[in-house]
Amino acid sequence: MALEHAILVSLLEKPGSGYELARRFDRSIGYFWAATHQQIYRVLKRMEGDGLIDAREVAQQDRPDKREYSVAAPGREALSQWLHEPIEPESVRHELAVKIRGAAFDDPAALIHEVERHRKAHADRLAHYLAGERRDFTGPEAPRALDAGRELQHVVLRGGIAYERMTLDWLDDVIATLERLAPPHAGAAR
Amino acid sequence: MALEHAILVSLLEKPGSGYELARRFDRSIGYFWAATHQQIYRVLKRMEGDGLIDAREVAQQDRPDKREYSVAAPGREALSQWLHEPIEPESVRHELAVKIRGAAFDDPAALIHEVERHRKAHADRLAHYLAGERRDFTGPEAPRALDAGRELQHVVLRGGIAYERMTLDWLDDVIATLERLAPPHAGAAR
DNA sequence: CTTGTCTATGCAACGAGTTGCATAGAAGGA
DNA sequence: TCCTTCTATGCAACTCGTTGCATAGACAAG
Repeated sequence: MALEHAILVSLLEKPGSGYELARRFDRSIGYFWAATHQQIYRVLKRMEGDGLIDAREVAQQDRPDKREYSVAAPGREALSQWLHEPIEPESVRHELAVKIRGAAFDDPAALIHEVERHRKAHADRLAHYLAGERRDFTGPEAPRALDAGRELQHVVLRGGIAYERMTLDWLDDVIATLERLAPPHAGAAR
Repeated sequence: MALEHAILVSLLEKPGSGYELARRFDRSIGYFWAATHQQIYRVLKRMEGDGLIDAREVAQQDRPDKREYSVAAPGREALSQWLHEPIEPESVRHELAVKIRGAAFDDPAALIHEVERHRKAHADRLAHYLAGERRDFTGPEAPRALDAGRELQHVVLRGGIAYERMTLDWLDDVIATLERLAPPHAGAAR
């Protein structure tokens, strides 16, 4: 039930509606825990029923009303408890890796375009992270004082940056390997 | 349905029973696509029903009989088709990152032990990968000839190694950040 | 002699996650 | 005027994945 905890963290950082949470999950916290609006609305309902969060109807002009959620005391308690529980180190799920191994039983060259497409997606994400870092953490208005929330957001973002850089290097290695196995000018390897 | 495809790849590399596949998913291919025996048995049933794989009862002495599966022609076809379809670049799911951001609303120092535990798990996995690489890809009996299956398994393993190295570096950064936020000797940051 | 581990397979129930669809008002462009 | 986009919420159906439990023979340790 990590989505529940991700929502608690996000609502502690700033209260918001289901829709707003879905937007945040498309950026920021969602880089490390993706979720669709369906999931979010469903879980918000359950969490409100369990008393973890409070809802407040907010009338708006020029747009539909919204339900703004904020963390209640039991929600803070639940998060704190979760933080003190150990979790299992993640097992990665890398569909592309399965494809690469599968390419041995098909045409390796046919995968090159697909890998290049992934490379581009990761390059874009890296550029996006770096822009966010410049904007939020190294700008002139970046406070010098030790702010736990900021520091922790920054270290998580550094993790995202390191991940994308590593992935780009690896995908270059993959492309080089695929090209070696299926040289464009010579015949295929026996 | 990537599990289906991971199973096809694994069975093409070597036919085997559900139990044997579950073992392989605990190592090798499972490093990039984890699965429990329950999932595997269920999907094998479905795939046999769909004609993607063939089953063969194998009597054994001193242990229970097993059903050995191998890939049928339609299975090869299905894999090939999947390889030619584009897939979405993965979105990572990193529960630890959620915890780290959550630590801003709790005691950051309390997370240090948890992060160190994860660091150790990743260090172990890296050592395991490196041992596998030495054994299978750089030993004296490693063939020099260009073998697509070997090369592709190796490049995927290199990806795993790069991932673990990156993760170790990042976790060191996380630990340093947490310690900075909660120095063991001085008072807590305001 | 009992307990635990390994091979081998499976059911049942539940929870998590995805996909398609629906509603509804306002704004902006073709 | 119509079409699309944005905000905002939700239902229904489905697939995927996890957890607990069960069976069953062989073997090893205590």
